[in-house]
Amino acid sequence: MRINTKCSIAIHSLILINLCADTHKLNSETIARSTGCNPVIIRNLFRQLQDSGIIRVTRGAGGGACLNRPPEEISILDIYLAVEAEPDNPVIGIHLNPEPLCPVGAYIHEVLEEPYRNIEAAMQEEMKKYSLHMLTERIKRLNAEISGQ
Amino acid sequence: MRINTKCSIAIHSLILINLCADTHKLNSETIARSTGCNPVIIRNLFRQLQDSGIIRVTRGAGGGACLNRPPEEISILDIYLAVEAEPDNPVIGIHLNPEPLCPVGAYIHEVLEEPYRNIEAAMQEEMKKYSLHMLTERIKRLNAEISGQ
DNA sequence: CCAAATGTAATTTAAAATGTTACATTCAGT
DNA sequence: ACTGAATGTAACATTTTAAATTACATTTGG
Repeated sequence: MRINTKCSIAIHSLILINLCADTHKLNSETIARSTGCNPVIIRNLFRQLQDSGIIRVTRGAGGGACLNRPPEEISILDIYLAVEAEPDNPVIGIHLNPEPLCPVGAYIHEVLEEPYRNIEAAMQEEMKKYSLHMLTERIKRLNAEISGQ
Repeated sequence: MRINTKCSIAIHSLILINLCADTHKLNSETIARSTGCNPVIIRNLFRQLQDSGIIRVTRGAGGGACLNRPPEEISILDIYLAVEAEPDNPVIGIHLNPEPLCPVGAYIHEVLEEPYRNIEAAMQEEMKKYSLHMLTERIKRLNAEISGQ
């Protein structure tokens, strides 16, 4: 596994928040139970998602998270960038200590820079195609199928 | 960092092997020095690259690795698959223990499966575009520029 | 004021990547 | 056949990263 599970946990959380958008806010405790991870992890996600303008979080009694813009305008890429992006955190790692006196070692970083950048860009381009709205609708449909039988 | 450095180390090794293709084989000791990592790591890479038909490795005195097919026919994708591919090792991880009684938790894996597959495919499609030949030529050019001045 | 919630620092735990050691095996050259 | 140079690989150690946990300060609705 290469990209850690934070992105998937964030998507899961946002679908939950979106499903409950009309009725109530969701707190970190509830989301932690549904995702199977720790409330503190969720609260850290909250902060990152809020910093990126995806959700609004309110503290205190009755507080929690709700969407800050329409689910049609939140893509997997938005979520990925909110949650994974530290400045310059490439998908493919490069070994740190190549021998600078070797003709390959001296330039390997420079040579890999462009291909790796394009590979990452291709991935991100595909991530744009999926919105929170689409994912939420699929969840609704799957649940309807089961209960309809 | 998400995809570990093995892929970059493998590319580095293969450029070295390609540069020396006419004169001699390269052993794990030499490559380890150039890449700045351990000979055992390189020998494990050798095995994976050999299993994928990218190199041939010979044991014993004077042994080492050489290319098994033309560098034009070895892409970053070939190298990536040789080195990273364990059966079903997706780029993006999914959290393991969502609550199965929750309408989202029950279907989150199913819903993410297609987007994640397509994201991975987009990445691999881009990886196909870069051959070992191209990368080696770039290394040669960068070295020529410096010594030409 | 109280209870319920987030914010966040500090620590611990667990998992994964990487490095190291050791030794068996292979093979070219003599 | 012997020797030395190389890979193959298992076992273990170390380092790094992710994730969970604990603790407590802060905020806020009622």
